[in-house]
Amino acid sequence: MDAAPPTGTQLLAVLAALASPHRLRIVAALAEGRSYVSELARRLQMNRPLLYMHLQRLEAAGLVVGTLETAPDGSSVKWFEVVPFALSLTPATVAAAVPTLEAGGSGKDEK
Amino acid sequence: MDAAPPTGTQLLAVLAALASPHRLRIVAALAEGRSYVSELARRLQMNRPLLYMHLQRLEAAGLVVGTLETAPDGSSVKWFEVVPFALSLTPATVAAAVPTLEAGGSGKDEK
DNA sequence: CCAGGGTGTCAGCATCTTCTGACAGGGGGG
DNA sequence: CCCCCCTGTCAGAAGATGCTGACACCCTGG
Repeated sequence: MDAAPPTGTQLLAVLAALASPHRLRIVAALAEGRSYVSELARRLQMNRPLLYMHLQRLEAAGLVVGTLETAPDGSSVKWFEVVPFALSLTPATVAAAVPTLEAGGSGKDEK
Repeated sequence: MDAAPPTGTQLLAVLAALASPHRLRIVAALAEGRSYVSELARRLQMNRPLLYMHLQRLEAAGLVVGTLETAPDGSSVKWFEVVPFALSLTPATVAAAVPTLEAGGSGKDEK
C-alpha cells in the first residue's frame, strides 16, 4: 500500500514543494511532532501569512495535513502534522514518471 | 551503492534541480542513453541556450555529467550522461538533513 | 567563398515565486 | 470596556527564474 508510482505531475509537485529551505525546515519541525500555525511561526521565526502559504503548498503536495480543531470552548486551532511519505529518487523512477507528465489525456506535442 | 547522507544544502540543490518539467524530461531522456546538447535540443524541441542552462543546473547538482570530447578531426561534441543517483525521500531523511542546512557559504546570517 | 554542424556566452524581457504589512473575523478573561 | 490568543485573506513590493534571439568562435566539405 506504499510506494505507488506517482504520476509525473504528482512527482513534480512534491519536488517543487520540497525545493525550498523554509519548507524543508517546516517538514523537519513537523517531523518532531504536530504543531499549529502561530506556534510554528514563532518557533521558526517567520511571518504567519508566509508560513501559512508554505503550509498550504506542502499540503497541496500531500506532504502534510492540516486539521482545524475547534475546542469545546469555541476557540479554533489548526493542527498540522507530517504525512509519512516515502519516495525513491533515481534515474529510473524519474524516467518512469516523465511519460505521465502533463494532462495525460491526449496530445503529446504541447508547446 | 553510495547511500551517503547528503547535507541539507546538497539535498536542496538536488530537489531544486529536479523541480522542473524540462529538467525531469532531460533526465529521462538521458536515462535512455547519452547524448549531446544540439542533438538533445532537437529531440526535446527546445532552444539550445535554454537546454544548456538546464544541463548546467543538473550538472551543478551532480545529477548528470558532461564531457567535452574532441574528435581526432578536431570537431568538439559535449556528451552528457546521467549519474546513477539514488536518494530516499522521507520525513526522517529530511529532518536529518535540515540541521546541516547552510545559509549560503559565509557571512550571510538568517534573519 | 559559402553552407552546415558543433560549443559557449550575452543582454534583455516575461513571468513566476517569495515576502511583508495590514486587514477581516472568532472567542476568552481581567 | 480593553487586551490577549487564534485563523484566514489580501494587494503589492521585491527578487529570482525561465526563456529568446543574436552573437562569438572552431572545424569540415562542396
